[in-house]
Amino acid sequence: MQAVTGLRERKKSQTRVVIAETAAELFRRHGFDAVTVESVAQAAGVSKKTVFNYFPTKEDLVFDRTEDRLSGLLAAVTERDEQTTVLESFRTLVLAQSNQLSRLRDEMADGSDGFLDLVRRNPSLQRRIHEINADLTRQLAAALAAEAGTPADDPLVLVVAGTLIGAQRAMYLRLRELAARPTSDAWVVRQHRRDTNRIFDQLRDGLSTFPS
Amino acid sequence: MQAVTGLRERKKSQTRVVIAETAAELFRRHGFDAVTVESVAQAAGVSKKTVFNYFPTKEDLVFDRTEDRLSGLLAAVTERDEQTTVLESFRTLVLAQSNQLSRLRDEMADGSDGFLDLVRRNPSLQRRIHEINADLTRQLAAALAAEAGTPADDPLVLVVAGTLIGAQRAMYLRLRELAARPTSDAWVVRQHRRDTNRIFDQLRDGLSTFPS
DNA sequence: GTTGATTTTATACCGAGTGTAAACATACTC
DNA sequence: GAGTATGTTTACACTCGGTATAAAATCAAC
Repeated sequence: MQAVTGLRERKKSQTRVVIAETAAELFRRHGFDAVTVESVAQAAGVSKKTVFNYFPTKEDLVFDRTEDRLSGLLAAVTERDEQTTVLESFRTLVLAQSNQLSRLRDEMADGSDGFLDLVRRNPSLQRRIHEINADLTRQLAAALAAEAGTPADDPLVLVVAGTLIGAQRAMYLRLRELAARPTSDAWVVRQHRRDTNRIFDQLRDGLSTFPS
Repeated sequence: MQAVTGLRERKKSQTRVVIAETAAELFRRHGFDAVTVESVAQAAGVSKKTVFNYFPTKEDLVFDRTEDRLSGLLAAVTERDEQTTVLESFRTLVLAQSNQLSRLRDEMADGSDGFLDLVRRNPSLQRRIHEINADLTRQLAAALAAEAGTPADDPLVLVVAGTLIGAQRAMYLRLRELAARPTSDAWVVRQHRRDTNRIFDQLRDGLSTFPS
């Protein structure tokens, strides 16, 4: 993502947006499987090949805006202050998920269940999610390894990275589930905080007390 | 998997084996992508439809004998004795991976790198691996939840299950990597044990000392 | 053997994704 | 501003994974 200068660049990013939004709309209305790439192309006024030019697979049409997670993740490792451990930095990051609650509830308001419930029903999208998580894990592991001064393929670092990503993902899904319940925002936030702290306390104190 | 009684059943399991072995041989010789399902069918003397009858996807042709992992996994939770924690039970399980060393080195002896290096190069097989791991995680989480007396979707249990599976996988890949080095078996086993214990000690003592 | 249930096959089909070469649009040069 | 180089889109044909369907082959049972 660099500065969009010339006309050519402008048109390109514009085309990309048009395709992504057209696809999102069609998926939302008819479901992922019922929409062919060909139909997305037609609706976007573009050829099928062009769609695949911008999005290497059909699944990538869905996960267009997902890179944001990475920056926050890496920041939690690199931009924390001296006496904060990586674990506690992640606790803070995960706790902050509840800021998204109102957005989540808005998305779910129109019955379309917004996003993930469409994903959850689809095997290939599920696979893509796992792939993305694996990617994030690798990148986090690289950052952790740099931090710890260990080689990038140190198994310990990989496990820790996987655990942190896993915690983040688990609590995000949890938040979505809580958000779907007919309860007050305050209750959801409280419950989310409680679960998050349970997890991070357990990880802090070690797994020899599991199950407690 | 039930008792093979009549002629019909016998032929069925026989056909399945023929297909799986034919596919394995072709994949080993030409790579996963270069072999079409059609060609597997022809080489096995069967129609394409029949292949898909036994194996729902092409990837499943590769991961035919992978269910064994689950039983060991669940046994580590349910069949441990009183004073052994789940964590230590898993440590034992992972340490036992090194028993497979000679088999791994045999597989790698003929330059074909046996199995996983074929998998590692292929995105769709990678995805399938992640899917299988996610499945195992879910099932382990269910067992852990029963153990801990918590609901099956307890985020803490999910995170712990993910961590344990992650540790197992990381150390398995590590063992494969170590096995590929031109060093003595004893050294590989020692290194594998060292890394395993580093991970499980860290998980036992908690992540607040990470990076140490 | 005849009947009935399974399994396999041939065949036709759909949709994702790729290769290629031509048409088109933008950028650059004089 | 015409002409050329460069990048992008398009049409088209193709491969391959996977499904649907109905007929043919195989096995079980009487």
